[in-house]
Amino acid sequence: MKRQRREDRRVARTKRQLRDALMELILEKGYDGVTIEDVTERADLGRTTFYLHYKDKEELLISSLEAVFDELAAQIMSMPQEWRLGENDHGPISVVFQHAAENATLYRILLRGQGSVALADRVRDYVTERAQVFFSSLVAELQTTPEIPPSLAANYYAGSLMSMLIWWLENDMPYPTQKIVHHFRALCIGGIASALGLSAAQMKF
Amino acid sequence: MKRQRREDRRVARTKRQLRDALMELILEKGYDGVTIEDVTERADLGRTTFYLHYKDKEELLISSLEAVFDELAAQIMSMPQEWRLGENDHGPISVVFQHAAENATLYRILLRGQGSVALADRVRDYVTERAQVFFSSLVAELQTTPEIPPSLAANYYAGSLMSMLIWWLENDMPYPTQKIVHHFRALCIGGIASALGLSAAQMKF
Amino acid sequence: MKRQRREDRRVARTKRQLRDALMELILEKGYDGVTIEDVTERADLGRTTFYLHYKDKEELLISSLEAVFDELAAQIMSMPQEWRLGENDHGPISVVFQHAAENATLYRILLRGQGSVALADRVRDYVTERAQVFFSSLVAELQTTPEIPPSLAANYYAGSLMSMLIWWLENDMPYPTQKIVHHFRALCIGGIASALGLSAAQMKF
Amino acid sequence: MKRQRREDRRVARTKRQLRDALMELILEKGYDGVTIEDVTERADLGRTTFYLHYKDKEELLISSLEAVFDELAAQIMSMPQEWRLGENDHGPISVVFQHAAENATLYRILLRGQGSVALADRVRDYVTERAQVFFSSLVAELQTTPEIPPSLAANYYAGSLMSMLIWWLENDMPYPTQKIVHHFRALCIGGIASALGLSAAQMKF
DNA sequence: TCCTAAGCGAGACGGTACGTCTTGTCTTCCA
DNA sequence: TGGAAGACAAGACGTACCGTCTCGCTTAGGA
Repeated sequence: MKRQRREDRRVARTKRQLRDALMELILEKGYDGVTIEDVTERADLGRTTFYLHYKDKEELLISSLEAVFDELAAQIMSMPQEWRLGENDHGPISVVFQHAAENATLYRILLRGQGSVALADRVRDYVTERAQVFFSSLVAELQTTPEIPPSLAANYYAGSLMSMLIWWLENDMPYPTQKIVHHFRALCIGGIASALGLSAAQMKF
Repeated sequence: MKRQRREDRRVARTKRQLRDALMELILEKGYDGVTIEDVTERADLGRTTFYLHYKDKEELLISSLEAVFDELAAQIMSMPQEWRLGENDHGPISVVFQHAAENATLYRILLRGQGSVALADRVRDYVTERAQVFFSSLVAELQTTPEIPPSLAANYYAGSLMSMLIWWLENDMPYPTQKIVHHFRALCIGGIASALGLSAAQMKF
Repeated sequence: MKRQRREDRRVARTKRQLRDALMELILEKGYDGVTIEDVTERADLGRTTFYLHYKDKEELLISSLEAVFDELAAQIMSMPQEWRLGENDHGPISVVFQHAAENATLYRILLRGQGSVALADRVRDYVTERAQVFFSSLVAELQTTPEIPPSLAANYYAGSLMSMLIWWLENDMPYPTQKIVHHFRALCIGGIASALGLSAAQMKF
Repeated sequence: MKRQRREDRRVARTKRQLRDALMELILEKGYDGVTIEDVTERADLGRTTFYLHYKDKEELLISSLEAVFDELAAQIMSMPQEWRLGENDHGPISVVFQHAAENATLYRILLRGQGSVALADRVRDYVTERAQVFFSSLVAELQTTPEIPPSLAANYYAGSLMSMLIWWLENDMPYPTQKIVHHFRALCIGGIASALGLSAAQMKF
């Protein structure tokens, strides 16, 4: 049993090496330019070993990103409830922009198509889904009559957020986090709120 | 000179065959799954001939898309000036959604990452640029004091437009063109106008 | 180490398959007409595998011939010292003609230019070198004063031997081995011996 | 008719350009390394033009060599009858060695396999044939009883001559023409004469 | 002087082989 | 059992020649 645990630890180490190598290499030459052999070589592992743990370069990428974003998700999940609504310096959006600023190169690659065939899409879908849950519950709770389905609003929201991030990162973050978050909210929240049938006072997000 | 023309025609025909074949095949198996040999075989040409005209699959793709979008650009360019401002059934945005509806499968591929490494980005950049020119001239003409640079507004606009298109197409166009255009404007125009310092009456776009 | 041995065996088998396939195919369509894919297909191997072991068709050819001629060299090397001098039924020349008769088709290809760019030359050079060593030691041992350098005599000897072989093979071996060897010696040995300054009694080769 | 002649002249000029270009290029990179496009480019002609006159690189080569060797043949044919027998400074063999010395680079390529697949063989066959006619007539005239067929003697003679030429050229002609011719005769004539049943006094060749 | 046929250039095209690269599978061994 | 090493098949890639073809220009002769 102990041995089992040791082996697990060893496997975990190998996987981490692979993930780290992939990340480094993506930053250096873009996802498509990275070869599986590149990865294993950088990770000081045999090429066969890769196939022992992952089916694809894609699969490794997913698993690698989960590692990065689990951190972000944990931050957001663990913050006090009252920070999560309205505009403030600790809200989820601020955290996201902050996280993006800290991992600028990675985000630049992910949000542009460089990541992988459908990586940016995957991120978009994830954000959309979270926003949709939020919007739906908001509508349900306040019993408004939205002009557009929450799924559309959520999709719009996700698209807006991502273009904003792209612009900010590709122009080398010309505003501080708080400022760009403020602009983002100014640009999209009014439209979304009124489309969802919310009054000005109810735009608490 | 005559000969030049004949050769041109022959080459043009060959290129068209290649472009058509590529498009068909992308729709069938997605860009990455298409082989150069697939293309030439479908086009009834020798594989070598491909390299006579294009360096890459990428290069052929670009050239193919130019053909498709030249048509769209021509439509927009040739429409009466008064249609280009304000909300109406013939405005540029309507034309774009209309064009997307007519080429739904193609757009789905382009806007998602399926197209190619950075194809959606290319489209985004183009739309952004056009919007930026428009916003800049608007600001200059009306002498407003925008809170955000036109480049940011343009980027936001392009991102919004594209997410809207994606949602519409991926949900099988649940609204008629006019309706979705109306929603799009409702969602984003207010925010952009106020960020650019325009009054409600000046939101003629 | 054991593993080394096993892998070696596998590789050796693959190489042998390739060599055999090449030989068969050369006999069928001549060296230049044989494609690498022909070889690998005949050998039931993937084309890539070829390049794992050989750089060229040329390189495979060389390696193949070494296999064939190592056998011949072994025969000559292992024969009793007294057979190696003078005219007799077991001498080196007899062995060579015998070997040629047994591998007639192969020799026909090698000695004519069909083999490869400079294959016959390679054989010639080898024979020349061996002869030169022999002639030089003969001259040194007997302290004769040759009229021509041993290198010339050796070259002449090699050329004579090879034309004799060609004639014999291309005329479908009209004489038995002993007879043609006798003729060969009759034609060239007198001239060489006197050119090297040897007396009739010293012509022991 | 006159026109015919002019066109012929033009064609002849084109052919000569092609032949010259081929020769130059063979000397530079060896026959196999020369491309048809190389030839036509060097000759300042279009690639198509090549195929107007020759089927192959091979065909052009043959035609080119005929041009070179026609000169040699003419020299030998036009010399006085008495020079053609016995050892003297003007005999056919001397002329051959002389010609080889004057075209050393070319000969080196031809005699080694560099020329083309079977070029050296072609030369050998030609020499063999000439020698065989000569030997046969000698035997008939003198009514000797040869131990070996004239065809074998001729083959042997041709092979000897060619190896001698190769050695001489590849060692940068260490002897003057007369000397090497003398050595050549010393090496092979005795053997041949006795094999053909000629007495010492009859060895007039 | 025109005109006309041949020589020729340009270059598109199909086809075949090449050598390289990457992927994924498999087998054998070692720690 | 995890991992290293590496042979192998499969298949796409981009390149290099080849030989064929079509088209149009040029030019020198004969009308």
